[in-house]
Amino acid sequence: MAAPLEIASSSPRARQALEHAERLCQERGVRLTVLRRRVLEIIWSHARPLGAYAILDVLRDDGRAGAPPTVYRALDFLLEQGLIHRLASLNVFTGCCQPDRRHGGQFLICRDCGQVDELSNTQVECLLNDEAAARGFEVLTQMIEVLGRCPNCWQGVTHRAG
Amino acid sequence: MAAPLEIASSSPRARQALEHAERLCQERGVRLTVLRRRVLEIIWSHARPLGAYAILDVLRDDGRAGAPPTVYRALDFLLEQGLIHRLASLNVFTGCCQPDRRHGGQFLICRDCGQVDELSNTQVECLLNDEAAARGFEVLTQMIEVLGRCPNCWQGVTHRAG
DNA sequence: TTAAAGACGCAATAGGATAACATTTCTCCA
DNA sequence: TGGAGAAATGTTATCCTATTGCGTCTTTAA
Repeated sequence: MAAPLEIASSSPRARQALEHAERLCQERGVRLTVLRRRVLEIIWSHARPLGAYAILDVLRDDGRAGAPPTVYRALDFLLEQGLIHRLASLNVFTGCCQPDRRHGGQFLICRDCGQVDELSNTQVECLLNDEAAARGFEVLTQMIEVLGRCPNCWQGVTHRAG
Repeated sequence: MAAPLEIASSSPRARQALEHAERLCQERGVRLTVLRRRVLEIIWSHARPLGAYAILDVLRDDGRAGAPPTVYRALDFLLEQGLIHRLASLNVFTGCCQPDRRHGGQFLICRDCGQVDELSNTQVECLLNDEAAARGFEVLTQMIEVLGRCPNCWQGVTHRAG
């Protein structure tokens, strides 16, 4: 399979996300270490969400020693800080667009090209909270993953996931 | 960890689900073989969703030879027929309460005891479909998993997942 | 300066899922 | 009825994902 498309890490959205993360971590008094920052950068620098082992490969290309725990610990930190989301249906990780606001993710995931679009529909969130409340269920996180085909792909422009 | 609580396979809900499945498969002209039926029975006979390897263990207890593909193929069939759902966040499988109606699942999952409650909120379904449509995204399946604590567990009655 | 906490390196292993090919069972039609 | 093709299952090996446990290094704060 082809290597995932790498976007320049200095792309506006990646740079902006990293600056935002720096700021948030400082405010919160937690440490965005070199490793953690690099993992976040790798995630933001790719067009599609990456799996842990794909991230590990990039780290190794960097010349850094690495075993799975290296990546998973960094990912755990980023997840805790709400800087990334995990897409359970694909076992991949993607940057969070609103790390300020604590929220489970709502995603449109293209089955064909792997591209992901993050939603933030508060109405859906509220409806689910209401349903849960009605059953006496205490909500911790919501995970919404809508699998389908993005406009590019169902219009016949095929560029299959790498 | 303790073995998952096995409910008698002749419990009303299990028996009913199996009968329903028989009927549906007959209508659809697909074969609910002995193995497939048994896997479905195992799933319905347990209080909590099971992983593929837990199901495999039960099959082996039955005396049946078994390797992972045995289970996964049966699970694939049951998923295709909408007789079970897969909870991606936990890598487990649970019986579907409405196998007639094609639908992605909406679940309340208790973090502590593992119990699962299936919702079927069409308003949520529609809102997500609308969001997708507005972006030109073709929806195939929706997956909604709300993680939290069930009434029993947050009220202090602790019976941790096995 | 130094103890404690936090972060990382590293090896081993657990857990979940699939690939590839052989064998058996079922279905249906000549 | 018997035999070919399709469907389902058995079997082995392997891949991908994730965690445990322990040792070392770095940072932080008293």
